[in-house]
Amino acid sequence: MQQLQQQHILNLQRQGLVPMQPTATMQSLQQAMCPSDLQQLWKEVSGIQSSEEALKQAEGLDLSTNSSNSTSAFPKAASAHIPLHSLINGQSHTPKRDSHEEHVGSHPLYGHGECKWPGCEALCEDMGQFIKHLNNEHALDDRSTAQCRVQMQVVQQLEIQLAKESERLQAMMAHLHMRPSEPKPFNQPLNLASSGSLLKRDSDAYPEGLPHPPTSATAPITPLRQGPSVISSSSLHTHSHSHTHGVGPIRRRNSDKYCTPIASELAQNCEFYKNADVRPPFTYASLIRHAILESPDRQLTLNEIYNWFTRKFAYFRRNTATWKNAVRHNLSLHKCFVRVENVKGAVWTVDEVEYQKRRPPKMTGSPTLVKNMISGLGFGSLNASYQAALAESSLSLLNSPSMLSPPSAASLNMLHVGHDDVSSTVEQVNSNGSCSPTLSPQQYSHPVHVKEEPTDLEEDSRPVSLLAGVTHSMALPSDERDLEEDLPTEELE
DNA sequence: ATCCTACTAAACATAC
DNA sequence: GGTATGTTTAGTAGGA
Repeated sequence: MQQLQQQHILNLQRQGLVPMQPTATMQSLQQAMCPSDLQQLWKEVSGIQSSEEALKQAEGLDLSTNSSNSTSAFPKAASAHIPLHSLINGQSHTPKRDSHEEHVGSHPLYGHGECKWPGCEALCEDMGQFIKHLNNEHALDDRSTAQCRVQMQVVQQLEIQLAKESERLQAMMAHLHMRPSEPKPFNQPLNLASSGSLLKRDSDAYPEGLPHPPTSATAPITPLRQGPSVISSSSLHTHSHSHTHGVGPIRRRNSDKYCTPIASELAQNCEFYKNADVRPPFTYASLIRHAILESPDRQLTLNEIYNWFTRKFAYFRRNTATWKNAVRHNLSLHKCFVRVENVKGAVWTVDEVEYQKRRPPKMTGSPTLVKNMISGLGFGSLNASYQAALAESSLSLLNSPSMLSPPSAASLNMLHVGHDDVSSTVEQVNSNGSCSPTLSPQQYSHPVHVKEEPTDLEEDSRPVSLLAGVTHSMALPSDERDLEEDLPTEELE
């Protein structure tokens, strides 16, 4: 009996289906199951369970072999090409299709005149004989239970593998600038639906800082991001900035006004930026702000900002002199960055109001532009940045709990264009990345808690706005009324 | 053509 | 003096 089980496991291992951890596997084999467990087990193994459920289960399962890593426990190249029918128990399992067909009026464990119980292959002339065989040979006992467990593991591994292969496929498509459903021009920003982060947003089609592909201005955009790219397409448009790709200076063509929702972008692609020597498509100011807001106290020393840059972006591990100087320059230059004296030294904080103020005039007041947007999928005529902003706005609204149903929200969101800082709005909503701490809207607009009382408050409004200005519900000065007017809710209804 | 923004580079000041 | 930090200016480039 044990031999049979081991043989089965060995078969799986040979094909890379079960991690080469015989100890763990055998533990599970020897682990007895109660009959109630078996019922569930049968359901799962026999395919009654939906794929989603199986996936969920697989995700929730503590698979010791590949618990946290992003790489498969299997040899990828091999596992990707294993025919399904050969995956299960080596040779005895027929393709899923057959199983499904036979399920109707027959038995999933019976097909082609033989028992499909793993490792059995007993020939049965008809269903009656098979049932008899099933009851005799595969009754509820330790062996069957153990085999069931093994089979369950196989299924789970396959589910995991499927998810990973799907993810890989998405990444490949992203790299090749493809769209899942419809082929688009090479330059088209992609909105891939991926299994992992499906409904999170893709950031900008063309994040700031990276030159837009020639066709971007007329490229249609999906008002509602269908799904994220594993890696933002912008990062992959190397052809458009080849001379600066990854190294050297780069002129940011997109101003920060239409800035990418950096939080979501980083959340989506943090691993990418962490490892790839690709310049992040954000302005220094955006990055600095994000770094500061991401910190627990909403304040960072210069050195901590440096560390954040190097920690988050492989690109900034090089060219130290350049970007550090730029960081310092930005900190000093922009009013939105407030230096606060501390006991231990100086920390930098973000004045959200100033950050908003420095944004250029919005499109809100431009009837023509608004008209274009309303006039229907006039997205094509919009600047890509605006398109991206559009999409971001839509997404931010959709993410809002009080939002409308997607279609109406989508159409209404068209009005919400030109928010001078789409990023700020969206960032607050979408900053739920896995790599960086989640920043809720409240968190983003959370007042800065200075560790020590500032000793030298600036003469201007900075200190005041530092505390009061970071809350969106605050009373704004008259000259900032337009910011308030851009609140989605007001434009929606 | 002009203005604005972002980026880079550099000089300079200050504190440790 | 060296380094880190902070400020300011100048020049460049692209978009509006």
